[in-house]
Amino acid sequence: MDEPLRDMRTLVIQLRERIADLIREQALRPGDKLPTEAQLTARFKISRPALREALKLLEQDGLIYVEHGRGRFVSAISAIQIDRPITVFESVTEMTGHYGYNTVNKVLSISEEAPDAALAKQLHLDEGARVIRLERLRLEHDDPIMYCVDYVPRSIITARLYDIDWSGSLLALLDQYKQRPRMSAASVSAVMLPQDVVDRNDLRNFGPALLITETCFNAAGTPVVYALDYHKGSHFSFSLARR
Amino acid sequence: MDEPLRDMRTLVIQLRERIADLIREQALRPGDKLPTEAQLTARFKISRPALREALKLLEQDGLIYVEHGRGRFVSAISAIQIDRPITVFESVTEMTGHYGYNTVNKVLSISEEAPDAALAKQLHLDEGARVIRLERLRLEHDDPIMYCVDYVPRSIITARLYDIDWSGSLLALLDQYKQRPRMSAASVSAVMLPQDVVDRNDLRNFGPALLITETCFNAAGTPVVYALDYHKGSHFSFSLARR
DNA sequence: CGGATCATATTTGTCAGACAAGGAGGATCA
DNA sequence: TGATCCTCCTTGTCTGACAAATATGATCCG
Repeated sequence: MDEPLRDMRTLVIQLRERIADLIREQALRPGDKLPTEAQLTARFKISRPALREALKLLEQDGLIYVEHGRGRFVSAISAIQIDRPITVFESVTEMTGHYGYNTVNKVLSISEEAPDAALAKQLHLDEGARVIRLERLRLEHDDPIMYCVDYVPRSIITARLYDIDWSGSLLALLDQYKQRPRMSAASVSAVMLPQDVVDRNDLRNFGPALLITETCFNAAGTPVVYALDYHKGSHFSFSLARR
Repeated sequence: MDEPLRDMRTLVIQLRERIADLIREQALRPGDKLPTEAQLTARFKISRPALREALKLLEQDGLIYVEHGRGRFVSAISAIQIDRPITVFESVTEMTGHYGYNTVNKVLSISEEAPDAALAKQLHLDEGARVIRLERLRLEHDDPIMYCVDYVPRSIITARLYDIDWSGSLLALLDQYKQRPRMSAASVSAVMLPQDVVDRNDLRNFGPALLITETCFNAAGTPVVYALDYHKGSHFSFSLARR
């Protein structure tokens, strides 16, 4: 029924995909039993070790679970697919766009300064290194829905500060310098906006904010941005799967 | 140097942990080479298939990557390992304990009621099904740091409401009925406590709250709890990796 | 006939050994 | 000196086997 699979990716990766497809196609529901290892090896014409590696991956994904001596079963998480979880790294611009917002960036301030100790540690900066501090407001129909502060090591940006349009995507800018962030370590909390920010920008009605503090890393694992993003509580909620 | 590993969990799961430990202990940095499969099988006294399954898991985690013919290497993400990410499902009791809090539960109300349409949908309830509504406050040294509302399908709990000590762990209770939650679909936002809750419980100084709304599922994929957890903003912040 | 017990089959967990395929580095040869 | 080839190392895949947990049905006994 199914031809054996052969292309350039490793067998195991192909297998994982094929088995996930199988679950979808056959509309297997949580609790349903998967074919046994023997049946799957016969079906895909592959060896048991390769199959087991693929199944382990699906198990780690939470798509299936296993009971020794009984078999493998479709697990619950297959039913709770989150459309755009917060755990997927994306730029703020992409994120707001996904929420249906079409925001305009307003640069509040741009400056070069010496990092404090905590920041220098986050960005792995040497003694005497400097950072660019970018403070922005994101407006939806002139209504502020995000307040953002970004810190970028000065050494990354070779251009002069005032030759750059800072109202665009920071990710796109870093991409030009081959420093596109790929992943981040983030922490989430609920706060009120700092009082001075409220005063300076007339944000008395901003209300509670979801603060995401994250250190972003490029593909090589070097930190390239430290960001504080205050999301207006009434406008944002992030989804994720826990298991 | 290392004794072989034996306990009740499957070998592969133990192995994954041991190898992750190895990376930490030896302070391997992104790009560093891992021991070869041959060295690891010798070290841990396990077979190659078992080892490979474990390595595949770490690869999927993004902790390591592999190059055919060259070896396995530590990847960038290993640098941003989050100790206890929010994406790991655990009970509120476990979570607060991890934060160093030793909270006392105070039951505000317990009742049986008819779910509204949204709730019935979240819990996959049939027409006419009823739910238990549990409203609690978590106190740290008499200071409220969480306000929680849980909804559980009435059909799960066979005992009479007032025969149960609701101040304990809800997870432990559900476990007794073989309905232990294993995973959840959650959403995170920043809010103020509802006004009536503030008034009734004297919570004027609670400040902004991190609200986690989640539907919890048992191993079979059936929803068993719908929970609203308001975390006092000044006391909680959750970490996660994004990639 | 009913229920408990036991033997057997099924299914996953683990192991051993082998060969294929890709990559790296040194030896060889022009 | 430089290019080529060979060999070794490492990961990818396969085969076959046995152990351990579970399910099933037969058997035995009251």
